[in-house]
Amino acid sequence: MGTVTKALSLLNYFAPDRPEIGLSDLTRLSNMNKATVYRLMGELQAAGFVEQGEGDRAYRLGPQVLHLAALREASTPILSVSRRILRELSDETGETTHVSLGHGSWVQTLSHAYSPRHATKVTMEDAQTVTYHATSSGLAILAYADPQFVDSILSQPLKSHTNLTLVDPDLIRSKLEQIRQTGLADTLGSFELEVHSHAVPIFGADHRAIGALAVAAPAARMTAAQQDTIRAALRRAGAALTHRIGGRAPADYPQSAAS
Amino acid sequence: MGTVTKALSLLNYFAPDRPEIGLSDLTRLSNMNKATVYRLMGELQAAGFVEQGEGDRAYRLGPQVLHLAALREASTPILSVSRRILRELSDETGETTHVSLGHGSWVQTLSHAYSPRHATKVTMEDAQTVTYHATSSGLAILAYADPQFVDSILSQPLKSHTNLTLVDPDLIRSKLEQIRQTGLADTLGSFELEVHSHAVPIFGADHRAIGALAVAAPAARMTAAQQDTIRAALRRAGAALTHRIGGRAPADYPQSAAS
DNA sequence: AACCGATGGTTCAAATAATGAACCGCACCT
DNA sequence: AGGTGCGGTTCATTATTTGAACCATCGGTT
Repeated sequence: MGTVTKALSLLNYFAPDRPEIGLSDLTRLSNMNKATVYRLMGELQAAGFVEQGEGDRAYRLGPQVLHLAALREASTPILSVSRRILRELSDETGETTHVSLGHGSWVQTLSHAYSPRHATKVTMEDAQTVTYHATSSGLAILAYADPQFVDSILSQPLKSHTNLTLVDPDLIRSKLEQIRQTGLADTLGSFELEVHSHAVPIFGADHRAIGALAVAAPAARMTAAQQDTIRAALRRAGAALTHRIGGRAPADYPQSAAS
Repeated sequence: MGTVTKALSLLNYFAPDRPEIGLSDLTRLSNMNKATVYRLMGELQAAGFVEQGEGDRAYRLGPQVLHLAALREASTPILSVSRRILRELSDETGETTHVSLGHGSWVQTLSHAYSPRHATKVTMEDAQTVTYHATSSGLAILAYADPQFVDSILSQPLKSHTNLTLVDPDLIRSKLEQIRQTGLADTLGSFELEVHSHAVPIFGADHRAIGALAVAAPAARMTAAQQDTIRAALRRAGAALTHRIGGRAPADYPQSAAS
């Protein structure tokens, strides 16, 4: 493990529920030597990736990450494009929507939108890190990922988030096959109970799935008619997002519902 | 210079007009050994900070920067808050507006908004890296920065972007003093000719200026009345932004126009 | 006021990782 | 065919990273 990788891995301990981390905490979390963490964080700080609070000297993510994100958005806009698409999709379906990107062995949610239509809704936080196997977004990505990548994900221990989570690799593989039939993934309560989630993959310029667009609704509201609405809207929105970011679906991707 | 710093410095060669860089180009730009660049970029790629294009294998910024930005936004929202404020400020003034953050010896623009009111307007790109001494945003930040930081900026060679750019440190220091009188900076043609730019500093929780909010207008349109409008709107918007991000202006910051 | 257990920060010999000149195969030009 | 530039690789040399132990300081407890 190179020094750079080690330093950058420290950034992964930041999370929505842990936005600030002190030196000692970070040392424990990372199982590194305190002096090492101190020096690495010093370098990350000098580069603007983290900054230190005045009072407790805890580290938090720095302004450089905003700059780099703005820079990436300037050449390959995903966030700005998806914001509008999420908004429309939420309005159309009346439910909570979100986009995620696959990154290593995790799926990271980037942005979300709510609908004001219903008082009860699925609530979300941006920048959540979730699993592939338990989420509709993750499964949608896996269904169109390299077989060897799927192998690497499914060969790790799979966490059972709820008692409905699929954790048997064979069952998951057959689920992926089903998803490829329709081009659309859905999970019922496999990440959070009472949540019925639908997702379509988002493709990059190289025809590979880079992320997913999803609609999450309370299971109680999910009638057959509502599912049809969501599926149709999601297909359209997914195609639009893939297109707007300069991506292209693979040739075998179903254009509409498989019969 | 540590290995981590070296690796992270490679990211600084990405710019709006250079979103993709090949290995050889990056080697030349950075004056490092090709093998070193190759290995460092490999580590950055494994961490998701950069990704490689399929065809020419050129590097571009990766999805991890979006994740980290979303993460920072979740705890300290600046982008999302400033977007609304920029929108309103553009509508109110009829001109182009933008926010920037000071970072090291440079000022980086994060986001901007246009007004549809006039056919001619100042155009901008996000994620531009500009100088402190030639921009109203940079001067607004400097006016409320640590004296020793000001020294470090003004002791470097100062580029003359136009023949109106202030490059004499003493002149700049007296300009900073003027800015502190009113709490508002303005430059006329010092970064780009024919552009009249106004800016107010944005403060963090520690009372230090972390960035600036600015209005840029064609000089031809800048009447005294229009300046009054802009100054008043900018003051209000700056105070709102500082407040919304949990920041606080220093005690001596002028609340309204100095008499 | 002495103690305790934290915290952030520092040291320096030993261990390890980074470095760079040269090289390879390849594609695209003349 | 020969030249040029590209991404990628090798390996002995070199310089950096590492980590156990240490220090100063803070806040709570006895």
